[in-house]
Amino acid sequence: MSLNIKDIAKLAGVSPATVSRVINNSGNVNEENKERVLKVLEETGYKPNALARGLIHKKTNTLGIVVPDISNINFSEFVKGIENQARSYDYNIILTTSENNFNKEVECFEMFKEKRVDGIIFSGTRFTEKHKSELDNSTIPFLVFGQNFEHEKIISININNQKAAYDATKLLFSKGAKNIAMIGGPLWDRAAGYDRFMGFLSASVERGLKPNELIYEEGDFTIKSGYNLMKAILNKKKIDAILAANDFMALGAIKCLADLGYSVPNEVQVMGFDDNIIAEIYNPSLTTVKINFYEAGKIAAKAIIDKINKLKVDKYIELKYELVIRKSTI
Amino acid sequence: MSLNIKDIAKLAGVSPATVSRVINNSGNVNEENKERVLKVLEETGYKPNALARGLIHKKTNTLGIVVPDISNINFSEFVKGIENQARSYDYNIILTTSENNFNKEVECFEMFKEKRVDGIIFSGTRFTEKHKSELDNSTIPFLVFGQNFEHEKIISININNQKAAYDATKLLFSKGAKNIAMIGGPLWDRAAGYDRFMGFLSASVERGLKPNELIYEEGDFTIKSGYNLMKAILNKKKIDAILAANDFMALGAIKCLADLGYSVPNEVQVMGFDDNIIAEIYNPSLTTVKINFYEAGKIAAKAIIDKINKLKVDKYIELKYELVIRKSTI
DNA sequence: ATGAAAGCGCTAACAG
DNA sequence: CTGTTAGCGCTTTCAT
Repeated sequence: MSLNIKDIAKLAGVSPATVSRVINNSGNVNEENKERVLKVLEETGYKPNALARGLIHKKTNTLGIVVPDISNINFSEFVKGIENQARSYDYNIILTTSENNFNKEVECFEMFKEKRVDGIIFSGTRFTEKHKSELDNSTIPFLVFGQNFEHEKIISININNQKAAYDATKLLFSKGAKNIAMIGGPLWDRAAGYDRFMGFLSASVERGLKPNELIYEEGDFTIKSGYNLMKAILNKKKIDAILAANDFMALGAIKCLADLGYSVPNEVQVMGFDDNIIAEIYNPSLTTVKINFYEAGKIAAKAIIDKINKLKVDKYIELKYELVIRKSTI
Repeated sequence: MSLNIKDIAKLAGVSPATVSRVINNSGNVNEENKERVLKVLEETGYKPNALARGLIHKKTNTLGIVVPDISNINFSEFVKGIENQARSYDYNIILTTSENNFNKEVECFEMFKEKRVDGIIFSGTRFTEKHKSELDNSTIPFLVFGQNFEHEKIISININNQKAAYDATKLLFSKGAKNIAMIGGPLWDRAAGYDRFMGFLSASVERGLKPNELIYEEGDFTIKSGYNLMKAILNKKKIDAILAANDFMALGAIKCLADLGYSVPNEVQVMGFDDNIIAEIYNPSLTTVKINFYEAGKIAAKAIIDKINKLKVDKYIELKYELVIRKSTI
């Protein structure tokens, strides 16, 4: 079917080794032979078989990526950043999605092992025994985005969620809020759930509130859960501000407030997390903690490629975040 | 470093061939030997090298994907569909993004050739001579989403854009619109630009309008262009409805109308295309032509895999669409 | 039922 | 400067 290096060698009247030398610019080749080979290469449109090359070099120039859901804008921005950066280093990515299913995640790691990817970038919420043993038995560089899992082999990249939530809460207080409720993520999610809650808690306590007075509802990061929890809170307490653990829940909360006739931000201020593209164009636009997922992807790809190339890479890379103030707060 | 089949063979006290037989369930293996091999496999966590296998079988179980922008929700849904379907057939995907840059697209095709992907799914707007020659010289099954390029080797999958735009325009007329303007895409985009415009034109003409009376502005599918073109139209003509060639431009138009004090839908009705996640949650929610990108991805993956397996696959697969009526129309 | 050996397409070491 | 050879890790005849 498709030509191999022997065919090219025959056509050019040289040995396969010479063709290889021309293709890889390795070793010296007589100018005349070089021309001939180049010509045949051009005419035939020959492309060297990356599998054979990979076999020899034990290198595939491929990164394995696992994200929970590529249709979530945060992750698609993240993957976009990875892909762009990777390409600039001549790497490609095998993309998989896990829906946060632990078994699927582990299956992906095994597939990556078979396909001999050079590095893995993982975004997930849990680090089970299976994950651990997978990592223990692997020599493939491994990077985790968005969590701070404990494992010697893991490079982590993340924002300081606790500090970010603390800053966000303080912002709401500074804008006159007295009764802030939080619509958070599941607490077993140590980063976007637990840490963001802890930031909210510490800012509230600093303000003089008792931990058991805090109004907190645990959601699942969906618009719907934001909507429903907002409703639940309004039925119970009088509040004047909401901190949501992500933008989707914040948007759900705003929608609920609008449906029930509350004015945002005059009666209730709302703040989100992430700075989803929708945050800016929604009506009212959403005040939020901006995380640059695209940039995070670029940094992640750079870090894992550096690691692959045996360069020194920090075990923990802290990402910047930024409070973006829009119309959903005063 | 990592173990190979010889190591496993040694550990189990059999030959590599026997290990291979156990792994692939090919040929007969004595029950006792099988057990021993299985045990070693288990203990070592051995994973066969997919490169070596691919070399022999001339098959990688990998699909190459090119989309313009993975952070665009339409494409991320599409890719999600591909990935899910592909995985169920034991295929993985190499994802690349092109930003609609022709050179990048062609580079991706060449890379796919080197990495010996089994099939390619391409989403782009132009089919240049380079694209053509790339395809002419390739034996890799090739599928195009969202365009109807002319080439014997291409499997196309798309909605009937002209008919969809025709239906959308008629819907606006049926809701009492008298002066509909269209904010379209670039006409050189034969599908989302040209065909959608033609549908608008034919419905308008059918209604008794002269083609040269039509109000049409050419945008680039961004929120910003929707906003700016809306403003331009309002400065020139009195209109009571807008058909946009995608949801982003429709959202930009609504935003502009709101900024200028027009009521949507009472003074101006707005209709989009695609049914972006934002269409539903925007305020007002957007009437639009729904395209199921996730489903499209599943269908595309199934089609290309069928083609890889030499099954009969239609050269053109027409996708369904659906008018979704929300609050931006009466 | 099992092992030896050849070979997938390429590169690298070694002669010449 | 160039060709021959061995071998990356696996599968698959072909003998036994």
